[in-house]
Amino acid sequence: MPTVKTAGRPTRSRGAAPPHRPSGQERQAGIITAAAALFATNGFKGTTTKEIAKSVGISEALLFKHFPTKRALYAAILKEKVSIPELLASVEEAAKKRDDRQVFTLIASHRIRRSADPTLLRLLLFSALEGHEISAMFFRTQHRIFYDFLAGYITQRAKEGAFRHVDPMLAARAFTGMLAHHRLLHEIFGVPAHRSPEDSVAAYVTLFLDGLLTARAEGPPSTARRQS
Amino acid sequence: MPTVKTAGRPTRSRGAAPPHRPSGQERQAGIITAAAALFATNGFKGTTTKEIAKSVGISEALLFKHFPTKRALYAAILKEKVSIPELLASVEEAAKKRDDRQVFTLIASHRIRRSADPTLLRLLLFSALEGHEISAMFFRTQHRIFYDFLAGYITQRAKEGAFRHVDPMLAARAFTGMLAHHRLLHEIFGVPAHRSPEDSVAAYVTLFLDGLLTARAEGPPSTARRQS
DNA sequence: CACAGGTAAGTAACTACTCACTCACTGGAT
DNA sequence: ATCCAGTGAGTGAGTAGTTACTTACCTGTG
Repeated sequence: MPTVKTAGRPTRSRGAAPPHRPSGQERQAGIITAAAALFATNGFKGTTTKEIAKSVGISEALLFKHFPTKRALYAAILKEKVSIPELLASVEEAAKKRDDRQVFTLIASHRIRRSADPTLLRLLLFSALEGHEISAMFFRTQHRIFYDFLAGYITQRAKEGAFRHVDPMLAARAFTGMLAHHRLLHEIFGVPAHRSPEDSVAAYVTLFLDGLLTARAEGPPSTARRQS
Repeated sequence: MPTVKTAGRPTRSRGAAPPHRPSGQERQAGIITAAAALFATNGFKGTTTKEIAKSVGISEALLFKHFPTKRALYAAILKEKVSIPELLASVEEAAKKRDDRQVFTLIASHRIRRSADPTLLRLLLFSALEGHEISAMFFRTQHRIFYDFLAGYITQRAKEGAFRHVDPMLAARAFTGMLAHHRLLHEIFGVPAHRSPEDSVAAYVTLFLDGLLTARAEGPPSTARRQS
């Protein structure tokens, strides 16, 4: 019953530049990039495969040649995005030197500024809210390392008498909580920043660290920026 | 062309208890309650009007008699849920007495324990992520009052010499940030709590307040619980 | 020619929302 | 007491559009 179909790409008009047909891997990377942006702004259910295909500049059919389902694509994105970065190495170095300010500054700086990819937070929140298993796993494994390290450091420094005694895990979460809330306010709720990221980092570190130190340096009183 | 339709409620069999047909207002309240729970767990796009109707126990048609669109229902929910409670009054009383610990404890307690409705956080996050105007407005108006009050108090106490000098707005956000993060971890990411809510409140208050006080009470060193 | 890369045109299921209709109950006029 | 128009609460059966995913096909290049 169906009449003759004329599908496939249209015959390219002569003289046009060769369009560099990308390899499968390049395509996949392109799809992931484009899809991540869409998922981050609209969520999983709020993003259609049609939109993704259009945003990449391909047909939906090709999309499904690369990823068997929409969910598989989503999982691939989360897997790629989620990685505890080179942060821990440099922090551990500062920790060995007992450079408290540096330890906290590195962490704060990483959380506030370097979180390079602004879509990650949204992506993560969406996936957590929408109940994808991956995000829970992410928080339990990847993030736990982070908290545990900080909690361990605080415990150690308290033993050494440099920090006063507090619940270390709670303090670790409190510190990262401050920073997470900072990003949440700005990136999700659109509250305007009233100071530069560097200033914010320094202020958070001073606020928290000076509250923790037993011997408190009564330096310049107001808004803090000891050294860069 | 359509044949005879037999619609309407089925004739009740004799002897059954009178089913108390609710008034319009009661119905609306029922719809809002049921829909709020669904929106909170699945998000706006993840919730269908069919589900809502089924959950209330009515037909979709009746749903649309009460709320012209799905979005209107959602807006009604947010409008109803969002209200800055009696918190500020009691906090202001404590503030007048300069009872620092009480001020921070009231706030922390409200944020961690009393946030009565566990769906509100999810609802709010969803609406923020999905970009509904209401949530941005909520944070800019309702929450601003909150931050401003706390920032004002910190400023005042710093002037009086009781608190050390910090950026007050940043400190206010840092404190609420710790608490927000706490709820986020438990309610959204499912991280298990390692102490009771009361203990958490006391610990957060001690952690933060003792970091802020100029004259620091070197009381019992470890996990804090000064008084109930 | 083989084949990876690509597509137009489906399809079945679902979505928000509508339509045309039926009840059960009210408060007079008879 | 009984009729009866009016009304608010309620519904089954749509509809037009969208969604994730499939099928059957095409084509330039090593």
